[in-house]
Formats: sequence, C-alpha cells, structure tokens
Amino acid sequence: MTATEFDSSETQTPAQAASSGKRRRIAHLDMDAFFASVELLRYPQLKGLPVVIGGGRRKVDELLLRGPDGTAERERRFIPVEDFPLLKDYVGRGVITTATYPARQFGVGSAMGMMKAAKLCPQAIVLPVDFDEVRRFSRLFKSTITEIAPVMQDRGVDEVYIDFTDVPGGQREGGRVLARLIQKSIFERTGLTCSIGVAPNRLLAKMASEFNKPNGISIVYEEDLQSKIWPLNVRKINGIGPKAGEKLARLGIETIGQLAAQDEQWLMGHFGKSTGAWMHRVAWGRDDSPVVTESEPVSMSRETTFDRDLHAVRDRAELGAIFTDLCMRVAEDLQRKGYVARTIGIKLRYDDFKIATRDHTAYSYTADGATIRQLAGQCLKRVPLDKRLRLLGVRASTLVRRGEEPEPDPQTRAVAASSRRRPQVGVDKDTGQLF
DNA sequence: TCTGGGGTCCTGGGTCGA
DNA sequence: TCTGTCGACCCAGGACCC
Repeated sequence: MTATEFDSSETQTPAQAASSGKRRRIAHLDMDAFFASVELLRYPQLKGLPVVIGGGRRKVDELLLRGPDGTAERERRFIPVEDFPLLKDYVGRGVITTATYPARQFGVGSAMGMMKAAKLCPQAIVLPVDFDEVRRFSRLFKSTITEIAPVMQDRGVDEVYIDFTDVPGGQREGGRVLARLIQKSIFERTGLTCSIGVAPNRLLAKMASEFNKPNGISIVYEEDLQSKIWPLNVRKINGIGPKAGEKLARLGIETIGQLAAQDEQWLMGHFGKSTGAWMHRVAWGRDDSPVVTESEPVSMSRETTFDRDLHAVRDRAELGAIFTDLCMRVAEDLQRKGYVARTIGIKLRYDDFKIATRDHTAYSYTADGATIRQLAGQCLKRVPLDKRLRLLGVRASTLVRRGEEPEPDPQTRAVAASSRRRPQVGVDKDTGQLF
C-alpha cells in the first residue's frame, strides 16, 4: 500500500496494527519556536537578538513599514534594528506569546506579563503576533506533511499527530526514516525546523517529541516505558496541569513512575473515578485514541480584554458597543465557516479576575448577528454587574452545519422551556444591584 | 504593574418526563 | 396518588491546551 492509496479517516487500533503484522507507529510533530521563527524569516536582521512576540496592541508593522520619511513602504529585511520598538517602551496590557532564545536567557518566557518581562529584559525588541502570517505557514507545513503521510490530526497551529503505521517508510528504524523525510521536506518548503517524536501511541509520541529539541527526532518503543518515561515529572503528561500536578506533589508523587506505582483505586479515591483511572492508564503508557483527521468545531467565541477596566453603568455606551461588536464577529465567524448555533453564551472577567459565564439555549439555530446580540443580552441580565469588568466574551455552541439543522423534538422543547422557567438572578441596570 | 485569546473536555448540580 | 430512579439535557465553573 502506498501513501496515496491509503485512505482512511482514522488510524488502526493497536489490535488491527498487530494483526497486520505492523507495529503501530504514531508521530507527534512540534514546530520549533513557531511564532518567533515565522517573524525572524521576515526580519532576519533580528537573528541572535532578544525578541519577544506578543501584546499585539501596538501596530508595530504600521510604524515600521512607514519609514522615517513618512509614507514609504519599507522592505522588512532592510529596516534598521534601531527602528524596532523596545519592550521598555511597551504600553498596555498583554502577555508574551513566545520569546527567542536570547530573550529567554533573561528569564523571559511564554505567558509572562509584558510589564514583568520589561523589567527582566527592557532592551528586548517587541513584535506583535501576525496571525495571518502564522496561519499561512501553518497551512504550508501541514500540507507538506499530508502529501507524504495523509493521516494527520491537527493539534493547533504549530503541532500535529501523524499515523506512520501504514505509510511507506513508517516502520523503518521505528519511524525515524519517515520522520527525517518530513523534517527535510518542511524545511525545504518553509525554512522552518521541527521536532518529531515517534511512539506506539499519541500519548508517548507527544512526550517523545520534547526529548530532542530543536530540530530533533526521538523514537520510543513500548519497552522504553520504564527507562525513558517513568523518570519524567508527571507534569510532562498531556492533561496534567498546574492543579493536578500540585495535588500529586502534595501526595508525594513527582514522577510518572511514582504515579504508575499507585493503586488505581487509590488514585480514583483522590481524583475521582474517571480522572483516577485515566491517570493510572497514562502512567503505564496506555493510549488507544486514534489519529482523527476530521473533527467538527464544538464552539466559536470572541473575547476581548479592555485597555482599562470598565463599569457596567458608567461605561455603558462603550461596553455596549464592544458587546455588539463581539456578537457580530461571532456571527461572521459562523457564517464564514458555514455553521449555525443554538446556544449563545457570555463570559465576563471582573477586575478581581473572577470569571462568570452564562448560557442560553434557544429553540432554533442562528448565525445572525442581531439574534446573537439579543440572546447574549439576555445572558447579560443574569450576571452581577456591580464590579468593574476587564474582559467580555461571546460564545456560540451547539453547532451544526448550516442547512443541517435538526427539527427540535418535543423533549428538547420541554427541557428548553423548563430551563427558562428557572429563577434567574438579574441586575438593576442603573444601580448594578442584584435582584 | 502580574495574568491574552481561542478552544476542548470534564464535573457536578439541577430539572423534566418516562 | 405518591415516591424513587434513570436518562437526557441544560447550565456554571474549572482545568487544561496551544
């Protein structure tokens, strides 16, 4: 079977792979410092300098391309380094999306506030995220992959899973030969490097891709579990974040090996039936999940953090305009992608960083901006508005493709009606008081 | 002067009809 | 008629990911 003949929307299960006499080989590919690398392709003069990407509130491009004499469009690669904005001059809210290695040496890293980063490395050059350019490169490297290995699952803008099992060369050297070919093809097409891990399943492949960064390849087999996986910290497991990691540490569990040594029932007792069983499974390197090539979106949302905290009453006009704009943008997203939604929700972040969300499920589906605005407005009446707001978001969920809306059945109508009958908390528009 | 934006998934509480 | 159970669905919040 050749790569082009292979046409399946899902990967083989481990059992199928075994019966075909092949070892299941799944790759995880992660682009190296993707956002920063894309920018450095456009501004090669910044190579080797501390650069942070993020913020995005300043129109850096506009400033840079205008040129010192006024309106002339400048070629990016010839813009002098001293013309770039510095982190110390950055004004406004925002976090760092990524930083180049020279910037990381100062302790600057992803998800760090711009203000804190400015203290650590004021001389760093700051560039905004150019999502259009990032998406362009994302499409480019993904199409390069699917030309070689068609069973690929999107995992965000800069990473994918690939099923190597039935691809020519996918079994050679445990997948190393195919991984090398993909790395080379991506570099030739984009000028960017990536790191690849190949393992028996997605879980281990994801961990493996971090072993040898940047521009590396790591091969992991079932029998490597104890030597290569168990010494790692539990936080290396995709799905164990800060909270679960902290709780495990409190229970004296730091490594994946220590997690694997725990009794499943004991883990279920501490983390609940589902999570406990899952933790036990992943600690033993078990993961049957297929590489899924197609998936439908579950929700679409738009949100924005304000330059300054806004008050529901005193900044009513400004908030109203932002709210309407968010609804219209959600509607545009739905229309552009060909979906309609039945559930409309809002998200608020108060000045104390507490979050409130409200949803409303309607009888019928919509992608109309005015309807979304009206439904979201109903949600807004059910949240306390006595504190200042720093973020507002609008979300559409329960999505179906336009033209494929199911008829609401009597049961659904009854439940929708019952949910509306619930007592609702509201706020007096003028005083901000709950009622 | 901390802490973006766009997502997915899970949990637990609640209601309703069967 | 009353009560308990169960599945489906809704909703809010939290954790996690890139």
